[in-house]
Parts: sequence; C-alpha cells; structure tokens
Amino acid sequence: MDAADTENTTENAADGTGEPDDSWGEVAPDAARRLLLAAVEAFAERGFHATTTRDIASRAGMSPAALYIHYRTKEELLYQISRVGHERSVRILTEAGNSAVTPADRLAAAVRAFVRWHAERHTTARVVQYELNALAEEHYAEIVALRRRSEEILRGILQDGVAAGDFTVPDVRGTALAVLSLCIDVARWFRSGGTRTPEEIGELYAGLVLRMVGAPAFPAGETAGGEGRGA
Amino acid sequence: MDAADTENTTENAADGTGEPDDSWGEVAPDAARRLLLAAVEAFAERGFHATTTRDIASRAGMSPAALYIHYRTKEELLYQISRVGHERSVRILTEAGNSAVTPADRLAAAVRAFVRWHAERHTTARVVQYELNALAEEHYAEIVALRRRSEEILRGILQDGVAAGDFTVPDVRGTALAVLSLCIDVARWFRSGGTRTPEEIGELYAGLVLRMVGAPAFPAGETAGGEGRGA
DNA sequence: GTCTATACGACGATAGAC
DNA sequence: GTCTATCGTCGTATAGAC
Repeated sequence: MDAADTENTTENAADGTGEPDDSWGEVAPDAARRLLLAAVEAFAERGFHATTTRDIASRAGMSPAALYIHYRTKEELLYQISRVGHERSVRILTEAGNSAVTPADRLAAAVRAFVRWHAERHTTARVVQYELNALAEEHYAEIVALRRRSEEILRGILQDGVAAGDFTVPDVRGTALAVLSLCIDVARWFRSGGTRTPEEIGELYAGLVLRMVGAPAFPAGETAGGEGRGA
Repeated sequence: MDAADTENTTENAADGTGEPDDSWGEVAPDAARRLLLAAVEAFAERGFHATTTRDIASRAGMSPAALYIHYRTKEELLYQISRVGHERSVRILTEAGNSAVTPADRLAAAVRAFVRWHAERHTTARVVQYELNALAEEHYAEIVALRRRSEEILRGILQDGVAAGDFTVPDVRGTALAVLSLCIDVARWFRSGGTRTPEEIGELYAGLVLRMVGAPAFPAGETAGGEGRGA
C-alpha cells in the first residue's frame, strides 16, 4: 500500500524512448517494482483473471506471500498499472498536442506519439487498455475520468482544425473516438518480432489519420521522416 | 458435444439485420441454445475467466450440472461462439466485398457491413474479438486461420484499388490491418444506449476509410445514405 | 435430460516463525 | 521483509437418483 503509491510519473518525462519496459523505473522498494513488472507481464499474457498471485510472485522470484507485503490485493496491482498507464497516456497526448501550431501538425504529433507508445510498450498498454473491467468499482470510475480527458484532448484538436478550415469532418465526436480507437487497438495486434517498428507504425498512422480528417496536402504520406509536415 | 456442432451457419445468410441477438437461432436442442446465449452474455460482461459455469447455467435457468450435458467444458462454449462468429465475419467481408464493381464501392460496402455487425452484435463480437487467447491451443490455431482469411479479403480489395489507380496507399498490408483494427475495435466501445445507430457508425467509418486510402471524390462523406457512391 | 450432492484441486489471502 | 504452512472458499467437472 505504501510502496505502491508511485508519484514518480513526473520524472522521465521524455516519453517512451528506448528501454525494454520501465515506465516503472522508480517504484518504491525494489521488490515492489519487480512485482509490478511481473504483474504487467502476466496480465498481458493471460489476462487479469487467469493470472494467479502465485504466478506473479514466482515471476518476481518470491514466495506467494511476499506479494501481500507490498500490495493489499491482486486488484491493487492492476489499479497501479492502470493508473500510471492512463496518466502517461494523457500526458503523451497533451504534450504532443501542444508541440506544434497548426491543427494538422498537432494531430499528427499526437497520433504519432500515442501509437508509438502503444507499440513500444505494448505489454503495458495491453493491460492498461484491455483489463479495465477487472478493476474495482471506485478505481474503475477514476480511470474512466482519465480516459475522458484523453478523448477531450483529441476532440479539441479536431475542433480547432475544423474551425480553422483545415479539416473536413462531418462528425467530430465520432471521428475523435475512431482515431483514439485506431491508436489503442495497436496494443492488441502489435508483436515485437514484426516487420514494422513502432516509429514506422506511428508515421503510417499519422498519415492515415490526417487523410481521414481531410487535411490538405496529404494525398499519400511518405513512409518515414517528415517531422510535422502536413498543412 | 452433439448439440454443440452447429452447422446452421449457412442459413439466415441475409447477414445481421434486425433481431436482438440470435446468430444462434438454430442451435440444436433448445437448452443448448439457451446456454450458448447465456455464455455469450456472461463472457462479454465479465470475460471468459471471470465467468463461472454456475453463472452460465443459472442465466440459462438450469442447474450447474446441466451445462455438461450439452458441452464438455467451459472452453468448448467459447470455441463454438468464436468459430461461428469468425465464420460470419469472413462471410460478411466476402459478400460485401463482392457486392460491387469498383474497389471504392467494394471497400465501402465491406467496412459498412463489418462495422455494422460489430455494433449491432457487439455482445457477441466482444467475445469473438477479445477472448481469443482463452481458447485451447488447437482451437486457437483454427480461429487464427479464419482471421487470416479476413485479412486477405481486405488486403485484396486494397490491392485492386491500388492496381486500378483508385487508391493511393503507401503500405497495403499495414493499411489493411489498420482498417480491420478500426472496425473490430467498435465492439469494444459501442454501447446500445448511445447517440449513434450501428448504421450511422458504419456509414461514418466507410467514409473515413475511403479517405484513408485516398479514394477520390471523398473529401467529406455525407452522414447517411449514399449507398455505394465513391469512385 | 435434468436434478442434488459432492469430489478434488486451486485460488486469494493470512498467521506466525525467522 | 521474506519465508513456510495453512485456512476458507469457490471453481470445474462428475456420480448417481429421478
């Protein structure tokens, strides 16, 4: 309970770049961090309900009882993973959405970064995005609020683009949902051994989305590069 | 085991239109059908592993033991749901993909029908698309083959469009995956009480996808109607 | 074909020694 | 803070009467 309260989300703000998978780099005692990492792997592989606390503990090289020194329940592990993951999602979208001036550049940056995170950290992202309904009622409500913020950020960019006459979108709310949905689903199908790198998928998707919203000067996106060209 | 072998997938080929949710209309004895329906609901609500056989049986108005008269294991229920659902997916894509001449019309029809099914039958679709990895090894392999066929159908349409000069797609394989992914994810977020009908979402998505692939004469799709206008 | 009763294992979580 | 041992519960699946 004590150790689980990870306030480290402000550090390492350089976004997902490089390392295997430590968005958890600074979780309180080392044992708590190892348990969290083990839980992420197990939940991603088998799902929350199919994962046993014995499995998590043994992956972390500990006895079944050791888990309960650092976390009150199995669900609390999921909650920590989910909370930190969603906070990171919101931050990625916020920062990318503010990193440029024109709506097209902002949208491209947001999609690029969001997709990249879902591919690069697909193990974490899978748990964050697809194990939501295993959360306790109160925790679920908290997470849903974070998800609504992500939705609003994206909708804001689309609205700005429409207002500026840069995008042509008949249904802003529905399109924002579709874009988010497209990005999130990357976590479901992405595999590490595949032919495309997270960067390539981010670039491909940024192009697809810009065309979806009718951004001009985007008849067929280049396969890589072109940092923020679009409007 | 006997009753579970539903060969009725050839009937009712008019695709998902109307009724609450009986893609299962003709499963052998009535009790087996009720159990299947109960399993779909329970799996969609809580997930496969969180659902107990007691829960399924009681939803069907039966004792816990009754389930095993009609199905050997809980996993066999999931397998039947998954198999029938994936067969239907392939058929929807095949028929819609053959229902028109130009690649743009074919793509629009495929997306429209596929999305509509995922929204209309979102309970079934949720199980079909998101409980895959709870399947036994052999069943999983069979289902993956069906999924590959869906992928190939969509990729075929995109290739035809590129060959005909109607689409501009830098990465056909990646884009086919993205389109499929976009449609599938509808099952995750769709709720029955929402503001949009399955038809409206299908229409919206068909427009978004046509723009994604650079189909000409699609600067901003109309919100509804326009059966197969696009190229 | 459906029931009641139950075998048997595994799971989440705790107790208490070290 | 970590261990071994264990409690109580509930899960899937079966046995046998009706």
